[in-house]
Amino acid sequence: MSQTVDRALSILPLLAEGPADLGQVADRLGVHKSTALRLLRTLHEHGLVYRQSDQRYRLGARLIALAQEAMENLDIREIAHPHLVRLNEHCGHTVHLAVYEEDEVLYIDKVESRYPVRMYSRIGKPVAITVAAVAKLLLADLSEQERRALAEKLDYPMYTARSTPNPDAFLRELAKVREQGWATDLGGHEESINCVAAPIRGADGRVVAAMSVSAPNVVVTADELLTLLPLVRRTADDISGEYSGRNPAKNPV
Amino acid sequence: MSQTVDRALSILPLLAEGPADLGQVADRLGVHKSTALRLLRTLHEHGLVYRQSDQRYRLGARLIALAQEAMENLDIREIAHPHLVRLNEHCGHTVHLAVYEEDEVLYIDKVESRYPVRMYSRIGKPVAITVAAVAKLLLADLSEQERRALAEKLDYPMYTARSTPNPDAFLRELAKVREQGWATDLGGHEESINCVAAPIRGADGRVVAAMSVSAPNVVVTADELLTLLPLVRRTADDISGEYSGRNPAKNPV
DNA sequence: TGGTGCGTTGCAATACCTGCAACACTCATT
DNA sequence: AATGAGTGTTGCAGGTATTGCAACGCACCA
Repeated sequence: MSQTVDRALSILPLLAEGPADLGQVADRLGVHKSTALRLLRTLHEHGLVYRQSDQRYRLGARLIALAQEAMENLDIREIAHPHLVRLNEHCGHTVHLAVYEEDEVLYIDKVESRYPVRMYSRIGKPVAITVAAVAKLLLADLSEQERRALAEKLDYPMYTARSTPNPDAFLRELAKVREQGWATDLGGHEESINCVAAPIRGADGRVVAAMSVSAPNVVVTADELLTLLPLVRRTADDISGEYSGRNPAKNPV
Repeated sequence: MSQTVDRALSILPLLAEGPADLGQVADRLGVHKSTALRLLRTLHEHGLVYRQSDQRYRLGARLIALAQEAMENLDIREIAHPHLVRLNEHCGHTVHLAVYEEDEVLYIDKVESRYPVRMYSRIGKPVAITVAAVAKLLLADLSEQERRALAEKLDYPMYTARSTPNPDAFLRELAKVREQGWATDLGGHEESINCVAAPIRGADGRVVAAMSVSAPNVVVTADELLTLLPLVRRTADDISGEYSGRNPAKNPV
């Protein structure tokens, strides 16, 4: 691990919180201003940070472009997208696609609800890993050691009274999800929002992604949402089949 | 500029082209394998690169999350979004929002067309800077020296017969756009797609962003699209007003 | 069994990074 | 107008952190 690079990269999450000037960056890195300046200059040359008119630094445009390319390289996304759209056209609710990577679960695709009430979420945003239905599916597929290790490491914020409270409860939930092959989040993240989710598997049976349908109570009750479960699972299986090369696409574009 | 950081950051665009193994990265950087390994490890620790199961490296999830936060910090996007949605609801076509930064113009928001025929574009993707209507508006606002310098620096790919062919033509087009306060792209990027665009200005009158409406010939002719110009300009002006704090939001969420 | 192609590790040499101190500049304040 | 505080910036000497090498471990294949 390279100290210089390590410091430089530490600047990025720092700037993600908002613009900062040279002094602030230097302080938070714990280095001299001149050192911070040179690191920032290097980041600037690569377009990862931008210097706005008030001289402060913020994250740059190339970072966004890079992330864009990163997502285009995720072929699961390309394959799944039309299926997600079709599911949304059928049920009208918000549809998400998520993957697991290095202790994080994040949304990589989303089709917005066609109801006026929408839920907040953004592609690229890490999800609430201890409560989200897609997170449960992705983590349930890890080995038991990995699950235990991760469960201990996590925080368990009580978003609502029904949030997963601690590692034990989380591990039990993962075991259940692993068993049944699907997952729900019934008001564990936001009081009035429910989700049902199903796993997408690669050729070797490992879970490579998970998809979910989310809707607020004011639109459908949890019970009504659960009636969609068979459809969600079928859609996930279709994507699995196409991803692992078993089935060709039904509606090639 | 720090050599170590410079090398490390050079890995990112390289991996954006697709996954690569250690040897490939070392070769393209022109350094020893062990050096490349240590740089990759540092990038890995920060989540910017991910090591997939076949040991090859690709861009990591945190990069996507960072870019997400970068976009959320762009307040022009937050302000403009509801206006873009409303414009889309009215006319049904694809609506884009773009900004200029360091010789690049890129889309930072998009509302999809409600017609079945959609155009390809992605948030975060740099736009075809010599032909896109939004690019013309953003560049037209630069000082004359900046415009000349940039015009010389650019490439002028002939996407179609109507693409801007050279610096002189581009500078003339920018002068015209600067004069009239709006811009078009009539088949300059893709033969059958037309756009009309209008500038969004900050309190000091400088152009901070540009928005456009795009539609393929098969849906509306160029002339029909131009009838939307007043509406597009009005929307852009509304956003300008709100951004510069002159008008409060009309429909606060 | 031996060979090839990977990724990985310890080490010595030195290139590169660091922090310092002085400078340039803007902006308030007097 | 002059002073001062707060920025960001530059050159430099010292020494740390980075580099490339060479050797090793390992998987795969012949």
